[in-house]
Formats: sequence, structure tokens, C-alpha cells
Amino acid sequence: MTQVRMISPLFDDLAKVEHHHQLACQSCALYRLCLPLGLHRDDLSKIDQIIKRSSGYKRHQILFEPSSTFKTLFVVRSGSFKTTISAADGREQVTSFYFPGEFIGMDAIYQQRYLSTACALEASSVCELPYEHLQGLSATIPELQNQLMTRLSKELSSDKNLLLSLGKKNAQEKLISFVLSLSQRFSERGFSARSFQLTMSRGDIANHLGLAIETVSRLFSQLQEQQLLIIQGKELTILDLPTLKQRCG
Amino acid sequence: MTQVRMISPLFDDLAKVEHHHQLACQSCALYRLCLPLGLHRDDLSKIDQIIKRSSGYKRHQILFEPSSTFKTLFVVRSGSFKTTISAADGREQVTSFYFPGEFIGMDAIYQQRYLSTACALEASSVCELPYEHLQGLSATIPELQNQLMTRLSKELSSDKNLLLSLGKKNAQEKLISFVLSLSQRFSERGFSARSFQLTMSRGDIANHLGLAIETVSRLFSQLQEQQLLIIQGKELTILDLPTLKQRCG
DNA sequence: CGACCGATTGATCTCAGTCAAAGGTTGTGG
DNA sequence: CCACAACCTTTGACTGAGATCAATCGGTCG
Repeated sequence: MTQVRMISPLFDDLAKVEHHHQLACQSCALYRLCLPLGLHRDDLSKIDQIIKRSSGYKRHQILFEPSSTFKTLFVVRSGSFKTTISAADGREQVTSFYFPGEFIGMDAIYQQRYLSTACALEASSVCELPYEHLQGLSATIPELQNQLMTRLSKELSSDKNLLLSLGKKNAQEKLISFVLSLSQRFSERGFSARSFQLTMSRGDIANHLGLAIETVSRLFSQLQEQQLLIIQGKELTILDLPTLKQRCG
Repeated sequence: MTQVRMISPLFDDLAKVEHHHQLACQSCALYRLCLPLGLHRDDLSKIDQIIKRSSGYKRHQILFEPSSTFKTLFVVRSGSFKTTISAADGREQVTSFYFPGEFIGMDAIYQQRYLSTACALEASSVCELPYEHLQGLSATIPELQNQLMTRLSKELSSDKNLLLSLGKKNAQEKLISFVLSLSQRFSERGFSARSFQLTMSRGDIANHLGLAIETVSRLFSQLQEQQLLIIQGKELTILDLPTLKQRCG
């Protein structure tokens, strides 16, 4: 068993450029998915100037937590993250997963402090968008302001869909909805919609969906028996998309 | 039983001005809670010009639904609303309740179409904010843009908290969290934090919290037996705030 | 190699859902 | 103004989906 290296970091190609900290947005592989979309060339260079390309984060490393002071929004550059919020007694809810091109920390704008914890699921990197500068810039770049509102609104939409899952779906429907939403996001990023790596643990998935780990595990096995998908460790392959779509509630 | 009129519309005083459709924001009773907060006087008058004060909505009347075309955001002027989203098979999730000064429809900005249905819980009225105009104005009024982002972010925050409730709390904790969050919102609006009317039905509450109606009903009875609150029809009075806070998870 | 952590599978238990019936409230039309 | 109908809420009895407890397996790393 020497060909073990099956769990490669997500978006490996992108990870490779992470050392070029000053890589301009225009040359970034994420260009089409990221903030700059639709911005004019000279506006883009203004943004380029305020963006800080951060060094990498290791698996399980914290990006921010409620005690951190809010100064920036983050865009995932490579890898993936989860955010969690905590109840008073320490129980945690995984509220979202974030992939390249997605914004983290937007719920901190109100009250100017993070209310969640963001944690890397694998070796990852981000761009930092200092919020004050962003505010300043968007006063003169309407399209930037537009982008920000759209991002916020998009996250709102996906949270509402998750509310529907948590509130009204049974365990199988929850898991299938989750798998299909991952599939779509990978596909939007130019990766296979049919076969991909789950960068999060079964525990993260279970928590996110309001289920027990054991339930998630059993459901995956069950869906595999029914020839709807193949799950081997972290590698997931969708076999029967139509049936899955019809069972996601 | 002639003194039956106990369920007065929420924010009755505000409802009375609803006929003055052209009432300027500056004179509006909601001034301190609403969009204009922090805006300069002359900016405010610009906004005044694009706002349309709508006529009233009756109980159960639809404000918008997914088939409506997205043109405006709404601010509740008087009364209250709920929004719901639907699964493919018709199951519905009540995603939020909205009270005076709160924005409805922000999840529609992304994709420029409503994905939820908004429905009046009682006789209510709204102000309409044409989104295109709002975008135009906020290019020249940074503080307006700021307000919009903050509103979006605030809704995001409260959705994340609801995710925590739905995902990790038991039935009693869900209901108590809900009651306390209502209490706080009423208090922010200058009403009693201790005693208020539930404008939504038991069914709406149950649906919102991912519970059965019967469970909500039983829990209210149980909390009443334990002298933590009094619930008579739609009227709720909090008796023991500290204990409730400590049991909300 | 052995230890540890994560995932799987099985057995049992429990919280909240469902079903059922009765009691209240609201609204309508005569 | 009253009577009836429709709907909402409450309460009780039973059930079941998924949690919890427990044991095993497997991969990874020192």
C-alpha cells in the first residue's frame, strides 16, 4: 500500500500558487469565481492594492473566532473551511463549509465582531479584504458594492435552504441535499460534479445536518447498497443523479 | 364576554398613520429603528423620494412569492409578516418573522428573484424600497450602503442562530430561545420585554422551530405549570427571565 | 509494530411525532 | 345579537426515526 496519497488537498493546482502572495487578481485562477468579476480593469487594480494574500493555514488551524477583532472579510483561495457557532454550554453547530472563491465572515459586519469560528479543513489559503478599505472603495466602485450585496444575499439564500433541510427533511433527504449541493458547487468551480473528495469529516457532516455520526455513516452505506453512489473514505462518486435528485425532498 | 378585543394589531399606534402614505421618514415613528438611521437630512430626503408607502395588507395576504418579479425590498411599517420557503413536494419552512423596522426580501438580491413567500400575520403595512434606486442612491450615500450591508449581515446572524437552535437544541430549548428572541426584539422597539402578543399561530411557531404543533402546545403548558411564564391564547407574559435564560441552551 | 483516531455496524432506548378526541375561539350569516 | 361552522389549541395514548451505547474494523503516524 504505497499509493496511499488519495486524499489530496482540494484544488491542488490553486494551492500551488499560494506562495505568490502578490499575485494580481487578474492572473488568479479564481478570477472568474471571485470578487473581481465584472469589475473594470482599473477598479480591479485598486482592489488589488488593498487585498492581502495570506500565508497558508494548516488543517484544523483557526482563521478567526469570536474573540478575534473584526477587521477583514476572507475569500478562500485554496482548500476549504468550516464555520461553527457555539451555544452557551459549548455545543457547536457547523453552519457552513467554504470553498475557493467564497466569502467568509460576512455575518460579522453587523456588530463588527465575528460570532462564529472559522477553521481550515485541510491545507488552505485565503485572501484578506480589509473591511474598512472595502467600504471606502465601494463608495466609488458601484459594481463592487453590488458584488458585496450579492455575496451576502447568496449566503442568506443558502442558509435559508439549510433551514429547510434542518427543519423539514428526514435524515436521508438531508444527506442527499447536502451531497447534491456539494456536487453543484464543485461543478461551478470547474471540477467534476460526479466525483469529488469530501474534505470534511463524517462528524462535521453529521453536525452540520443535525444528525448523529452513526446515522450519516449508515445512510452512506445504504445509498451505496442501492447503487446511488459510491463512498470510499473521503472519495464520493455519484452514480444515479436523477434518483438522488428525486429523493432530496 | 364583550371585552373580547384582546388581540389588537401589533404596533397599533403605527398602524394609525398608515394612511399618510407620503409621511416623510423624518416624521415616521419608526425613524430610530429604520433605514434612515445615521443618514444626513438631505440624504434622507433623497430616500424619501424613492420610497413608496404601500397600502395595508390584511391577515394572510401575500406580500410576494417566488413567482413575483423582484423589484423592491420591503420594510415593515406596522404589523408583522412571516416568510416561508418550500421544498419540491410542498413542505414549507417558516424561515423568519418580521416586525416594524425590519427588512424583508434581502435574500432575493442574489438572482434577482424572491425565493420565499412573505405573508402578513395580521393587518400590516410596509414601505417599498425599489432596489435599483436604492443601488443608485447608495453609490452617492456611503452611509446608506453601510446600512444595507449591516441589515443583510444582521439577518445572516439571526439565521445562523436559528441553525444552532434547529440543529442542536431540544424542543424546550428551541421554544425558550424563540420566546427570548421575540422578547428582545419587542424591547428594542420600545415595547415590554415581559409581556407581548404572539402574532403568529402555534402552527407557525412549531413549523419555524422544526416541531409539531402539539409539542409547542405541551411545552407552553409545561412552562406555565413551572411558573416560568403565562400563556393565554396569544398573550405571553414572562415570569422568570433568569431561569428561562438558563434553560435556553 | 502498536496506538490512536475516525468510520462502520449492531442493539437498545428515548424524545418528539403522529393519531385521536375534546375544548375554545373566531368569524359569518341569518 | 345569536347560532353555527370552521378552525385553532390543548391533552392523552401510542409509535417510530434517529440518538445513544457498545464493539469492531481500518487507516495513519510516531
